[in-house]
Amino acid sequence: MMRINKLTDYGIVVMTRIADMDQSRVHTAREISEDTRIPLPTVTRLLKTLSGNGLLDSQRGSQGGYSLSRSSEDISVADIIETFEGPIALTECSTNTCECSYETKCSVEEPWQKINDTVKNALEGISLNQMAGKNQNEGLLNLSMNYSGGM
Amino acid sequence: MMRINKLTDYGIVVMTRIADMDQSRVHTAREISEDTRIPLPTVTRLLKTLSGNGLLDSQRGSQGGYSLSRSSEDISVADIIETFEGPIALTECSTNTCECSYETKCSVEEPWQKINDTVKNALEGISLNQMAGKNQNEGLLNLSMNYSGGM
DNA sequence: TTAAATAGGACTAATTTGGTCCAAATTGCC
DNA sequence: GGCAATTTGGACCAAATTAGTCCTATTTAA
Repeated sequence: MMRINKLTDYGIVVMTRIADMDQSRVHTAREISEDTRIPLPTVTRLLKTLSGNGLLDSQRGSQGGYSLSRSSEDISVADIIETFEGPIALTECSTNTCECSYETKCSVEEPWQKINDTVKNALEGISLNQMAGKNQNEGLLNLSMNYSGGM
Repeated sequence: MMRINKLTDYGIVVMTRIADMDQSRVHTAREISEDTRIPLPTVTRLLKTLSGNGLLDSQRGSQGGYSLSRSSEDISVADIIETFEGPIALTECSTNTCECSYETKCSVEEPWQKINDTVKNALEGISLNQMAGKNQNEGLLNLSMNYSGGM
């Protein structure tokens, strides 16, 4: 049903949780697992992916753990989704390697690009900060897509 | 990668193709298969689904076939997607049956609703007419999401 | 040196998706 | 009335994707 993957969903939950935590120290996989009730092995993998893609900073060794790599205002839902699923593209057509040679010129290609940009804009417009409890739902109301076809 | 399903994609291609055809007569599965180069059994199934959900009218028997149930301006991309994938919902949270009891109150639920509405609006804003060759890309530029959080 | 962490990757099970096929019902035409 | 061309409905299997777990290596503080 045009869902994002479960792991991506979990990833957003985990990031949201970290954003809600004490920013002055790092947090271990175990701690986050207990908080979110997502099984430890899965949380471990999520954190590795998030850290590997630069959304989290990691500190190895004893007393190590994870922390946000930048302010929660500067991390968007799109960032997290792309970390787990790659570039946001609803169809093959939206990527640069459109294989649809049904006709001489695929007429749906260009509209799809627009649709995709719109969705992408929407997801880029939501920050982790807005997802987290802190300023819950503030700033979300003037989400204002402002899509003026300029790309 | 947060893709719509292949069958949904095909469904849009098929609908677009029909919108480009002579509206004064019906078109058979075979005809559409040959035009789009999508295998006949698959086209057959797509057409059944589209017809079952009211996007196409069907006429059985000899000389039968399919035709748009309403004007291509009145059919949106969202209509087609929902036909194949059900209600547009990026996460479980977006539906009414949110099972996430990670915390006393799931903080990501409300933001997800907003995100989802935005995506949905985007897809509802694109008509089949815009996808088809006719008025190709006209009207698409002022897509203007106009999401003012009013729901 | 040891314990507590992350890093990297392999592996399997579960689920979803794509694609095909068959038999039944309907309709126009000869 | 019978035949041929269609849609309808549903079952079925193969392929691909996803979810989840586990093992071993590396790093670091105490």
